[in-house]
Amino acid sequence: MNAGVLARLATANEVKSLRGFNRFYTRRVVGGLSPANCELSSTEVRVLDELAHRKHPAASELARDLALDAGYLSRILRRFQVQGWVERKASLTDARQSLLELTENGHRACAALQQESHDEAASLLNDLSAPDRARLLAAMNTIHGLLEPSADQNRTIVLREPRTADMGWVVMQHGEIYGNEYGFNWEFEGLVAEIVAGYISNFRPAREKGWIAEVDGERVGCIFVVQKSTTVAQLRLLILTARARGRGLGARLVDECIAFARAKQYRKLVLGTHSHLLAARAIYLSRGFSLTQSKPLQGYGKELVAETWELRL
Amino acid sequence: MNAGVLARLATANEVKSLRGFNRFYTRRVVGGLSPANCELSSTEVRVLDELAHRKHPAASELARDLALDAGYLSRILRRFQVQGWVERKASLTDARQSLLELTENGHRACAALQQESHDEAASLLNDLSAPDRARLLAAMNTIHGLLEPSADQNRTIVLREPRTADMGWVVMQHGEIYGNEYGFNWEFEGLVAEIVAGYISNFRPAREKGWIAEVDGERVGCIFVVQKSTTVAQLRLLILTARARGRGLGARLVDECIAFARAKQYRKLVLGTHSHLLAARAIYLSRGFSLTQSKPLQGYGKELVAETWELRL
DNA sequence: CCCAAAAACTTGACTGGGACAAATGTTTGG
DNA sequence: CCAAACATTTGTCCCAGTCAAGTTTTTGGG
Repeated sequence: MNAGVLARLATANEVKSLRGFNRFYTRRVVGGLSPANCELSSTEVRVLDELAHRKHPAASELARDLALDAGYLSRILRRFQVQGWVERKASLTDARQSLLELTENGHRACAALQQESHDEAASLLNDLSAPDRARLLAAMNTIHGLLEPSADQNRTIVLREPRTADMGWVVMQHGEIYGNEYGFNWEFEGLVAEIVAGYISNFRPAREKGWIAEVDGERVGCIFVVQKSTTVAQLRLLILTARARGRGLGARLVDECIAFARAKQYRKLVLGTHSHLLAARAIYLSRGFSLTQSKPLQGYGKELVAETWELRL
Repeated sequence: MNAGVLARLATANEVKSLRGFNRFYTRRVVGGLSPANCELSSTEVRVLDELAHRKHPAASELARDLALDAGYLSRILRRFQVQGWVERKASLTDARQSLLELTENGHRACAALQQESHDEAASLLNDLSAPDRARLLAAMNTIHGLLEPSADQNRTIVLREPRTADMGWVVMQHGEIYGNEYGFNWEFEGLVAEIVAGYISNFRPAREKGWIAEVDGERVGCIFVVQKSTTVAQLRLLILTARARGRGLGARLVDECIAFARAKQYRKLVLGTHSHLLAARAIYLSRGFSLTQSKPLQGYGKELVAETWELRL
């Protein structure tokens, strides 16, 4: 066991926490939320749900997608049919299969179930205050994003203006990301705090703007434009969390800034960065920025090359 | 429906997110983690677990605590006995019941199961980088804390020195808490950012110190002492998240500061606060601070009374 | 001290979810 | 045109878990 391995593998404590959460969540939420349902087994509910969401599925299709035994499914469908929830029509293309469809009644039954579990979820949420709900959902969102990164791709990223607590988040993320990924020490975080403080105390709404990028309420990135002089705007504090990368969000944020700077009649947009921030560099280049200055800099516990880029608008 | 109700009740979107997470989590983690086990049903595992963790339980005790049917449990225990996992001794005080105990073999079987599910959890975690693991566990922790506040009471709060990203968190929390609870606007957050920036750029390790309070990796509070003059120390940035309140953490943090200030030979510890921060006020009073100044202040979108308190050391 | 009620356990009978395999009719690819 | 694959149904079985009845022992009045 060397230090590298230790850093990479989960510690016993981490595993314990995960298992503890699992136990808790299974008991409290999964257990407490689902089985109140009546009459139907969870599998039957899944089948009903699937029927409601498809056009004219064949039984084989359902069996495959829900990973059910064909015989078992057959019996479930029969029961639904007897109950008047489902109808079958002979398939024109394949005499072996029949096409399934929910009846009016079936849809009603399904909607009632939906409503029920909806209400249960709502009652759980309603025990919390609005900010706590936001924290809860953001946390769930984080977990989902971490454990199933692919699901993230489909979620839409929303841009909005900064509000309370966002500026602190900006500082925190800079500390976290530059600390983890580039080994910057906390002086860098102090610098960001200073920039943020200046931004707030000096804010000129007509000439400056910031954007926070969110996925389902979790912050995943930000960018700011500030006035450097009447004709020159500066782009600052562009950062993306790991979760949001590779989706063109960086470019989208930069484009927002460029559009804003143009709309406000700035002549030039400048920015400072470091030579090793390659992803950012690529964006600036692609947007027509050019490197105007580049000088070595000792700071934040690292040796760097500070760069200045600019774009004529 | 008025605005008050709207603010209080969960929105349809919130409910949808919760249900989406539930579905995901059940499928991915609960479903993916447990059933790999062999031979034993989940109830049998629970029983085995319980047997491993108790001294000499009677069957009735287990049945009650695990909410099992007595007959069902009886059969499970019989199977375990046949398998050589469990032994029964006649109870001396009650001839109806016998006392159960895992054999050497039973303990081995139980440990093997533990190991198995431990490994599964670990393999899930090992797909993530160390910081991502920390985010995952912090998020789980948040969820657990929100949904089961009582469980929090038993968790130990750890104090540690600030590190990367903590100072940003301090800014964010101040923005969030003062914004939500007292309606301060974001200028207040700017002020905090400035204080933080000053703290970092000016930090004197021998004379100043900060503490971050954590519960299982989630930050729940902080406090800082800075040097005001050679003989006067100042206490700053005390804050506690809702989760950590009512457990004496505020007092504990203040005590740390007092002890530190004394150890460093300061003569006086001063602090600034606002008159409506009642909980903090109570702590200062109980620690012997006295109010030395109090003046109305217009700021952060509210009218306040700024107070100065001090303690001779 | 006695007896009825209750507790601790066991056993038998049953249900409902679900797996598996055989049977039947249909389609498809060579 | 035929063998293999497929869609669906049906018979059979298993297992987790429930319920109720039975045995033995304890307990708490009268």
